[in-house]
Amino acid sequence: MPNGGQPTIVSIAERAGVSIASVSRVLNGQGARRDTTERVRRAAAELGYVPNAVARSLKGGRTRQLTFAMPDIGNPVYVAMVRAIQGVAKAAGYRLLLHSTDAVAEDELAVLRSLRDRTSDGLILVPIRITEAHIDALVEAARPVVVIGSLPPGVPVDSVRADSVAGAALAVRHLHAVGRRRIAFVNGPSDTVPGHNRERGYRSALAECGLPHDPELVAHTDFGVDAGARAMERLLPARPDAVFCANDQLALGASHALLGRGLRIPEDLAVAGMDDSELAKLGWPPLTSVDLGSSERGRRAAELLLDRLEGHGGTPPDPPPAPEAGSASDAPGAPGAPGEPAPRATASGTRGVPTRTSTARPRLVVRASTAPAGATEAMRFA
Amino acid sequence: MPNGGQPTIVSIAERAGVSIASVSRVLNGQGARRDTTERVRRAAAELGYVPNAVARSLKGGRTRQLTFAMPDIGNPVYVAMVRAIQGVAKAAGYRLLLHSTDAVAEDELAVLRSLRDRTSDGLILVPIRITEAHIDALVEAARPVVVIGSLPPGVPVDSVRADSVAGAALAVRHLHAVGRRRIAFVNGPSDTVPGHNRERGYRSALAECGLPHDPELVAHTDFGVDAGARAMERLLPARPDAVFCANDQLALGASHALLGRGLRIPEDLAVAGMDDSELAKLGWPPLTSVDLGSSERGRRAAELLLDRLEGHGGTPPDPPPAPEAGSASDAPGAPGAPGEPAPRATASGTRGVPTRTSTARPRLVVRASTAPAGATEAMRFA
DNA sequence: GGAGTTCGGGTAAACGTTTCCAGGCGCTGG
DNA sequence: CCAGCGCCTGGAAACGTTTACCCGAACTCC
Repeated sequence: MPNGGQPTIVSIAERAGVSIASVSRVLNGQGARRDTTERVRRAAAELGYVPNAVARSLKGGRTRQLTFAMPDIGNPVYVAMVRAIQGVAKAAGYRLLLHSTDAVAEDELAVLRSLRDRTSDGLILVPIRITEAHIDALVEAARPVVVIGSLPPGVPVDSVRADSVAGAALAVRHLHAVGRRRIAFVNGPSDTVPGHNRERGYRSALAECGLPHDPELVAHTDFGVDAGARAMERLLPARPDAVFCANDQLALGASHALLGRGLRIPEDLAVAGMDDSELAKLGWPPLTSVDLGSSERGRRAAELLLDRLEGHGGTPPDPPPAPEAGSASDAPGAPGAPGEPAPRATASGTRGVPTRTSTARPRLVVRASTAPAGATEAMRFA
Repeated sequence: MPNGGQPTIVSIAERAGVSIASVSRVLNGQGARRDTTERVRRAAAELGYVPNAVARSLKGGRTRQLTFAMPDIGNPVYVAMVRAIQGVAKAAGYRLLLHSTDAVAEDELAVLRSLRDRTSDGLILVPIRITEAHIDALVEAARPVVVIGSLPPGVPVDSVRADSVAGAALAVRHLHAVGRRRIAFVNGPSDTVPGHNRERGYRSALAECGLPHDPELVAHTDFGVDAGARAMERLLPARPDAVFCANDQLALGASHALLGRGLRIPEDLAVAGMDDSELAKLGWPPLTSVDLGSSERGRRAAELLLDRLEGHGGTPPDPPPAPEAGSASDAPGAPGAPGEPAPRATASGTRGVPTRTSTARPRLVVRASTAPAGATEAMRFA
């Protein structure tokens, strides 16, 4: 025991009277004679042997660790992803390394570069924004990377994205369907891909419903509860009868602002959020929200990554159901011709396997905050 | 480049025309002649060299990784801890490995055992319950461990705990102070240490305020929003005028149940929660809650652990302010004689440094859900 | 000018595994 | 009975570092 007293393969070999090669073979389940196997097993058990994962990694070149890097662990959306990723990783025998980038682009690049230090076998990255530097770093990445978010076309990196254009449209159409006509929109920063796309979805759904686009009904702000409340205050003079918020935190902030002024939800204003995080259920009244599939995206990203790592990466992802016509993809580039289905896997790829892109389909979850006007009228006077 | 094409210390040595020892020395900032230093630096830069962390760990016996294991990443309390721990770890140059035990005791023991695989340098563990097996595993742990939670006295393991007895009492006294007399209590499982202690705090504060203890006003349930709602429903027939819940999720569930029945908060019933998680601010009305210092406990735990790891573990923790008289410690054992201050550091310890125990002091955060009866009456008829 | 000192750098061992290779032994088939 | 073939097994190399040790050269001091 020259080291910290922990038994090594050598201690076992000595105790069992065999060579270290035999110990390794037995412990890894390779063939050996009956009594050899038994002696090694017993010695290992008696000494309480546990293989040194570091040495194993050095030899094998794999650490069985994955890294998940996202902007902010405080956001329930990322918590949902962490949970999903951890589930997949654990089942596959991988550990999960967590990295919070605090939404700093430089930190994201550092994570990408640090893949060279061999600490983890692969990375799931949620970038806040994609710059040229990001693309370069992604292409140069020393290990497989899966991006959660939208990538410009042609970047040879697997990705999983949400169709937030369609998601936003879903919410707006729902508000229209329950009788709202002046639908306000509290968006996050418009210079991010999601911000841009949610606005696109909002406007296209307005048009589709035959509603005019009134700039007075739109506010841009940061993400965050207080930001949502302030934005709502600013929008009130424009007399909206509904508000759609780009995420649940904004929506809760907006709700607080409304309730604080004595307004009723949904009677006076309907409120809808986005992400369908834990918060949506917990708000009062419970929030209608668009589920962009955070868990599913996390799970899918982990699966894609593991697939690359395990090498049998040939199996193409089960193609998600084709999006309904008119719902554009989340990519910044122009979608293909309307009639033609969006390509689900591009040609170029790493290690021979084509790059895969998976899109989670948005789903509307209706709760009390957008109960139909008719129904609430009835309730109110019941 | 016999490996994955990544440069090693050998590639650099060849390119710079020096030995690998010199490369290592230069790169680790040890003395070398001017031109040697320069040649090595340049070669390393040109090749884009990044040291192999695994090899380094094998040699050095340290991975610069910490593990944080908690029951459920979905709980905002643990999210707060993750964030705090990640902050401390990152600043000290450590990576964070996340492990969700799903509140399975066997999984906790597995984590403890897996410390032998040398994957991480230390562990911060939030056990759901402490069994004999836990104590054995803790004592045998191959690496330093810090427990967040209450440990029986005498276990030579650093720990950080919340004074939930005092915290619960704080909430109950507050409800009494704002004029409530029939204070219900929705507790979590009573066979956990926190459940036990919160109940103790509740009862002692009732006694202190001269209120009778009515078993009809107490419900035990699981943690979770729905559980809180159901428990509240069950308690309503006992006609409480306030309810104190053992965490914010339960409190939100209770709020939902009340609001759903058309009751007003705080006019009809005041609601108070515990943990002061994100949820408290986000509820409607915003919840009064007792901050048990989740972030602080996380931070403190990380600091204690790093202190053990970095070896200069001599510095005793700044002794927390003595708890006010009457507030018992969180340990399951009987507290010392009332007059005598609880011991803040026990004698036995690992590696010569005495075991340290740090207790976070609870803090009441008052919000609208418990506005004083008088004030709300005034408001209501204003 | 020689001995002692200092400094810099090279060689090699070590961390704990896995795995390639070759040798030994027993068995089978001719 | 011998050749040949497998199966086991042990020795040794390799993964990429850090570091103990040693050697040579330059310098200092008497």
